[in-house]
Amino acid sequence: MQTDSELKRAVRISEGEGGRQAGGCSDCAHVQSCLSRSLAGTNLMPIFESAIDADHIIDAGEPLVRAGDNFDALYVIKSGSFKAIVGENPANILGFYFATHLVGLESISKRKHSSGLVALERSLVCELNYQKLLDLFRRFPTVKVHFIEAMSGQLNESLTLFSVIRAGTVLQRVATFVLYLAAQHDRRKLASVDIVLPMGRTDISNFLGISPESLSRALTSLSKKRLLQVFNRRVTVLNRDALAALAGG
Amino acid sequence: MQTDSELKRAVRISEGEGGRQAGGCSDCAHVQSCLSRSLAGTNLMPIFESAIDADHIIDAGEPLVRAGDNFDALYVIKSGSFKAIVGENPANILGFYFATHLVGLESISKRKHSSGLVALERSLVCELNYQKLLDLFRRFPTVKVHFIEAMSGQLNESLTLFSVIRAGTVLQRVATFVLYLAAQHDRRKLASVDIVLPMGRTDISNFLGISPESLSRALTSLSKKRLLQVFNRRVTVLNRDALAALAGG
DNA sequence: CGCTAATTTGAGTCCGTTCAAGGGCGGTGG
DNA sequence: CCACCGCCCTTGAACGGACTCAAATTAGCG
Repeated sequence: MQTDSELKRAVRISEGEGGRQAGGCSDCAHVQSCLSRSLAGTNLMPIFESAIDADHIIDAGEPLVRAGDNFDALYVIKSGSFKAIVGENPANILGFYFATHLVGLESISKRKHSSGLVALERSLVCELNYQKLLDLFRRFPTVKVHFIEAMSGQLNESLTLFSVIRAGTVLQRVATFVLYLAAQHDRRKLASVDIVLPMGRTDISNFLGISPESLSRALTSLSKKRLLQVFNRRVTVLNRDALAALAGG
Repeated sequence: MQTDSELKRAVRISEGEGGRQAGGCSDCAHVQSCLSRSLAGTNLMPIFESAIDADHIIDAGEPLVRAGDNFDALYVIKSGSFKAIVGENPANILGFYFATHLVGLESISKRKHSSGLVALERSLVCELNYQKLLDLFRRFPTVKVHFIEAMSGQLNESLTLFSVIRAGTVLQRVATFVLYLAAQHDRRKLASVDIVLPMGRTDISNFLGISPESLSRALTSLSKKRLLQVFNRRVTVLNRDALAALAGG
């Protein structure tokens, strides 16, 4: 899911910073989709930046947060991707998060992280202290609105995925997942036909609640039906409408 | 799920009002768990009440909102219960909501209701205009914090249910559902041993992504194992720990 | 280039669904 | 008050899809 340009940017930004640095919103590739988007280009941006504690570089396989950690910050993914795991066994995957996503929202109410977040690839995140963020909401109502809409969007997305994955057949679940990834690409204004999966088959099958064998068979089945093309972790969508029809029915 | 006292209160409040009336927070049984809880008893309460447009009485089987409706208000369930359905076929149930729940959160970002809400029994809800609510957030930061925590809690709850229901066996799903209902009773400080289901078997099985026959068999199976007792829509939890062990493993 | 882990493929079994029929409860009308 | 009727829930039997177990192939990496 990580594009070359995003990766290049992440590496450039992180050069010689040793995994921790001050965040620079004006430089960020995602100002236009971030909570701060209504402040972009104005002289108010430095105030927003005061809520950002630091940027963090997380290597593939490393945790951003562990289940049970105290909650005190949210994170915006600047580049890369993460998987959310419940408990300590890596077998229960709750979801995946990509660039521009705001993560940690489900942990606000309990003041503890209910799930862990593990980087699927070398990733760059921007840390938003929750208390500072609440202060910002008072100063900038539009930021607060963006935040609420981000939460609402995630809730809606969870429920949408849930409705299919809960009851659908293996083929429906896999089709839904591919469409979900394509939608993520759309949201980032990237080509949504060619998708490079940042996660392994096991992660996907765990997320979908099916066995890795079933996932493998489903992918070859969809290939034979010319709905998509699979080469290792590269997925090419050949017939998006047919996939949608399959997922929806 | 509706207790006698809640029902009595709802009826008393709604007497002779023809299904629509001004909301009175000071009178409400749920002030202590509502968004307004930090304002309770103060002279600021009337300002909060200004965000409340009206109370609505919804008869069993009637919709509170339909999928596709424009979003402009959230609702607090004062008494009764609702099911959320996706699309127009009643076969896809996203979730259930009970007294004290705040509903409609997933529809904020799209300005349209992505799912319909149908009353499972005669219910009373309190309408919160979203724009007025946003104004209130500016005046009362604590109300805003409560709101954010409510959203976070729902997101967390969705993900928790999702993790089990997606991949678990029929027995695990049913055990999880019973525990979920018990937890709802706990949250409302009610006895969590005796549960009266406001919804039919079909609704439950749709929500859990299993067939009604499987649900029926699972319930008799759990009865035989002495984990619970079922009589029509009345469920008595006999061994909560064993249910939790079954759901978790 | 060899190792290890991940993915794919195959065969058999099991769980849950589907199809079909039998009860039980509540509502309605006589 | 009781009988009837319709709907929902339960129970049973057979089918089918997904899982499990096992092995081969491949990819990733030092």
